[in-house]
Amino acid sequence: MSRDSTSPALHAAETLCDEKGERLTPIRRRVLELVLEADGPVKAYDLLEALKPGPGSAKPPTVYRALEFLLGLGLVHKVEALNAYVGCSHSHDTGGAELFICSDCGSVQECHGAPASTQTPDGFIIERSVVEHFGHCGNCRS
Amino acid sequence: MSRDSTSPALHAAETLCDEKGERLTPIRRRVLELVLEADGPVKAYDLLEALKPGPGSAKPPTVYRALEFLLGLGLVHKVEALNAYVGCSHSHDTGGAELFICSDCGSVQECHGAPASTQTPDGFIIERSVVEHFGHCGNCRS
DNA sequence: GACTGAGACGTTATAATATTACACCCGTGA
DNA sequence: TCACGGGTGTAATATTATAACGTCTCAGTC
Repeated sequence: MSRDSTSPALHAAETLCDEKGERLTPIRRRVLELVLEADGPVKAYDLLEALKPGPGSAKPPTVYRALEFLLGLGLVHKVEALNAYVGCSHSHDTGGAELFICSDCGSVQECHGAPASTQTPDGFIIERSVVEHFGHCGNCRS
Repeated sequence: MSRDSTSPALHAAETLCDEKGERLTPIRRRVLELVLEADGPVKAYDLLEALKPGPGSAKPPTVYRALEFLLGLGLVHKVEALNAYVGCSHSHDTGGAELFICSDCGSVQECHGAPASTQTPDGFIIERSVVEHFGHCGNCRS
């Protein structure tokens, strides 16, 4: 229930899955909801807790499988330095985003257009980049 | 890489510690050696194994404490996306380096001069950046 | 309807990574 | 001497993640 209040991001996810022929199953959808609802990076085991209102169900593989799926579609990002996950509102390609994480309030802002590295080593071909900035956001500094 | 008994990096580390009034104890020195000798990122528990020729000694806190010390001095970097550690030959400030990790051979190259991010969110002040690029190095592509 | 193959999920166990808490030792300086 | 602090030893545990294998369901097919 409360499906009427589908967030735009959730709706975009459904559209994306349709396009790619992927299945946004209830579990995957629920995990995405939880990540999107959070106001900051979420830990896998917090998702796990949130996922088990009933008994028995929701073991680690459940949430990791859902996260893997969502990461693959670029619907969530992993914050490597925190071992945590954030929802992605842009639904861009999975390439990787540039994340700005406020150490005070925990909020995460996402920028796109990967910064061309000043100098790439001779012949190095980049496939995936992890770019995470930690600091203090404008709100927390004012 | 180098297996010299007195690598330049090790000597530089001693100098740095002298300057900063820090103590490069045998354990810390041994951990640094191990990280520098490795030809790629090293896992904490691999260090732990390498550290225990004798019985009893070398429990997790031992290696994590040494790593924390070395990270603090910028003598090693943590590869967040791998939960692994690499030696730093530059002995620059702890600010953070830009790492290029070859997925084929595991080698890590380090560049400096942090790439100005294309767009920093309004008012965001960056304190620490994690920049890790994964791909294929020139050697592995030729 | 029954068979089959693929994908998603359930379940158990365990691996891998990291930290907490407290005790001990040892050198320095009051 | 004594207290103190830094570094280390040790046990226990917390946190994060994966392996291995079984089951269920659904679509396509016979």
